[in-house]
Amino acid sequence: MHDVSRLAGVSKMTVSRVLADPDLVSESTRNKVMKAIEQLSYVPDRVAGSLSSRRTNFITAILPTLTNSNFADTAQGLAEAMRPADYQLLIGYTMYRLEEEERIIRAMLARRPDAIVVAGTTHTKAANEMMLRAGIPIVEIWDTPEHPIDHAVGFSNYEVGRAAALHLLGLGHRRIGALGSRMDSDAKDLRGESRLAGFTSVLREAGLSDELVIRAGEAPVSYDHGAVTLGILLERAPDVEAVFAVSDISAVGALMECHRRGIKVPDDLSLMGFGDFDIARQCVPAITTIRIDAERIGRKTGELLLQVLDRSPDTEHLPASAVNVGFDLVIRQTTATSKKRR
Amino acid sequence: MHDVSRLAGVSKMTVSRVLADPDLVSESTRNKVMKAIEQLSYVPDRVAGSLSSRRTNFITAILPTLTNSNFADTAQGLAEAMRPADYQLLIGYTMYRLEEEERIIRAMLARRPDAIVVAGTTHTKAANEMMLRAGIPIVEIWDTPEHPIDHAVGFSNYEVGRAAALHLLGLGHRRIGALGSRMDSDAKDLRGESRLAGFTSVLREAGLSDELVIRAGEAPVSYDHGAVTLGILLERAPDVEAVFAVSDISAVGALMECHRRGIKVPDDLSLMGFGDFDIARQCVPAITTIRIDAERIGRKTGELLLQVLDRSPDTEHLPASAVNVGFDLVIRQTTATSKKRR
DNA sequence: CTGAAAGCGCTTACAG
DNA sequence: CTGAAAGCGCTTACAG
Repeated sequence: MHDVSRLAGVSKMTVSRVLADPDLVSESTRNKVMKAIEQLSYVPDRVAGSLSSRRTNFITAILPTLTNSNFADTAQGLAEAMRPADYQLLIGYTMYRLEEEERIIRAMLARRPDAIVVAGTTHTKAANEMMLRAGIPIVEIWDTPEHPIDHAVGFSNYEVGRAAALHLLGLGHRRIGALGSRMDSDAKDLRGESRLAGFTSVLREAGLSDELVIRAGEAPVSYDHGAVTLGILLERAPDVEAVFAVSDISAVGALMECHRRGIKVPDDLSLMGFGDFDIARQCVPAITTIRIDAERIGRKTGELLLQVLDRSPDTEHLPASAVNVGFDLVIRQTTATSKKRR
Repeated sequence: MHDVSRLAGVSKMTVSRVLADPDLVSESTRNKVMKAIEQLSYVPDRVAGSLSSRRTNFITAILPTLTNSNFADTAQGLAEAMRPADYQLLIGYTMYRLEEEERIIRAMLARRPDAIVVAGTTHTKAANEMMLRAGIPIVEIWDTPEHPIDHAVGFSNYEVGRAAALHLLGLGHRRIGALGSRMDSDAKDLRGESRLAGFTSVLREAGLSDELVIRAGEAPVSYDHGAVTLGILLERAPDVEAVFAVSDISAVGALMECHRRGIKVPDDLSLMGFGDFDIARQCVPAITTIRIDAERIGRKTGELLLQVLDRSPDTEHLPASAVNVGFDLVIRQTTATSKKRR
């Protein structure tokens, strides 16, 4: 910048202004400065800029994993929404571990992000305190927190589980199971567990047992998880009529296992998932699922942050908001009234 | 930090040392400082640290999209490898557009990353120059560059295409097609195109025409892309015997389309993909593919950078290196000698 | 419309 | 083992 100002014959302040707010500078000086910038192929140092302006234009996004297209969609939506305002995402992966989330939050705070976006509503005590004290906007996404730290953008995983159970119940099924992951491991899919909890609550209300709700395998779930847990379920209850998998990924794995075992879906077994992944729609038969718009969660979060972080003079401080983006039941070809009861 | 040093009764320099290199400080002062840090829940400001040390510990990773589990795996592998050394990834998505790549590089350079990792070996002229001049290690990944900017970690997409064609040819097929994406759009899958080029070269060498090599639909490919392009291919050549899709995602989509049309795979049609995505293995029938270890590309890149960026005194400057991680043909259930020639 | 001064919170490079 | 000084490259807040 020093070189640029010398070459253009102006002060460093003027160079800074040309970069930050060109209209404040007269056209002739602006041109001189721009030419010098071009000539030296000068790239301003935002590390220095961040330090002196106390604004990094970094947004920390903490997600369980990026190897899940739903979370990748959310990240992409968030990045897309924030890009026009020149924000850069700082992405961290927790691998579904709360201690890892805490570690990431601590490390990220040292980078002085302007806001933190975190998937989930359950955090360690220390993580909660750090976020509370950080003095920056916090957005919890992908669920509806009972006690939000600050803002929230998501949907109720519990209600998703209830909707799934009500759908299967409405088809007349009584022997109903579910496929989720272990909760006695360090890696926990807490939102998947909420869906199972909602699912189970409906079973109980209908006077059914929850003994066919399987929790096995470590988070994150996989195609293989669906295949294996379906096997466990079938061993426990060969007469099972309908199954809800906490993720479409598991549902697809379970469907492929049905193909391999010669189980006809939906004639012998109704099967549904969650997430509306591309593969669920393309599968043969296409999988009944609960759609959530993961990319929209990211975009909504971005739009919210753009408002909250706007520091134009006429903006008043915005109160913490909670956005519920909802979900939809998408009935396709893998759920039907069971043969047995037709 | 000022507060910490006052509370501990030492200079700021000592606080800095406790954080950076605790062994340089006597145990008693170290304890005093640590207690003060704890008490004030002080989090060091790495923005300031980066400015004064001229090292950000940021690594820029530029990928086509994260909504592709292969690239997500690479990102995760890279993040994993760099984490122990406390590096943070700055991820950018090009959406398969070179102009967007250029824009991202320019924006990222202002963040003063310690290195740049970029998928692909083709860049705009300006992007090339910026990377050349940046004065930091550059790693081009996911292909084998003819004229590398600096380091490279990848495999030959051209050879992948050749291996695919040789496999199908070896099964006795003569009417052979391929499914790729358009090259007349802003979004181009250049590595997919290299695979098609290698594939085509083998067809020509075998005296076969390349008229069944379909390029349709915008990058990135999708399940739907596979279904649609297979439809185009079948219209053009109902007697096609074998098909290579540039991605398993397309291959799965094509397989599902075969299911819908009652085309038996591999009896009526041999089908293979690329990438060894989970879904290719879990599909029924399981899809023949070419495996690349995407996560390993990330990890190898991380390990390379750790060496290159090591600034311990006894380390000499490392020359630019090119790592070829190779690939494997994985023969599963979707390729066989065609019925017609049995 | 332009500029001189101070300072953001650290680390580097020295000195003792 | 510890500290005082200078400086990293910008922006803020002022003055003219």
